[in-house]
Amino acid sequence: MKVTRGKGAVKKDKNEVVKPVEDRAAGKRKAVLKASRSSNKRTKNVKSAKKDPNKPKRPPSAFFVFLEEFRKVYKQEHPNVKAVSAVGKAGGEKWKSLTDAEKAPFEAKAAKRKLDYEKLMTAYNKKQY
DNA sequence: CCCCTGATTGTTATA
DNA sequence: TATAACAATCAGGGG
Repeated sequence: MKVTRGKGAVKKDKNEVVKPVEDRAAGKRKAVLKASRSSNKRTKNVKSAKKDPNKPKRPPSAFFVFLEEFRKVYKQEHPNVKAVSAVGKAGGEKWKSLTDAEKAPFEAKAAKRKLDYEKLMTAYNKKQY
């Protein structure tokens, strides 16, 4: 049933009932039961290590930075593809095909993101005190 | 209506 | 050091 949120931000009349995926998709993901995933192959049930309340989101890896662009291109060539896994596989394959020089710009961006993350970490650290 | 899962790799963090 | 969890995306299925 494709909920209204479908593409990203189908702003509802009132307020963004369906907040941008960023809030819920990524935000809750970590916040919400990690135990769920324990059922799966990855993620074992780790009761220890309580999650932090304001833990800043981790910066995207070089691969993710590459994926961001790759997804756009992929969708253009494969508008019919509605599987995220398809892009993931294709992206992963392509990623390995890239050379260090080609990955360099992506890594550079990832590195920059990391710097920003460290800044957030400082604020987080201060808050946690 | 809201949340989870799938698939990729990388990076970060914790034990 | 090693393991675990999560980062984005999109659509669909489950509750």
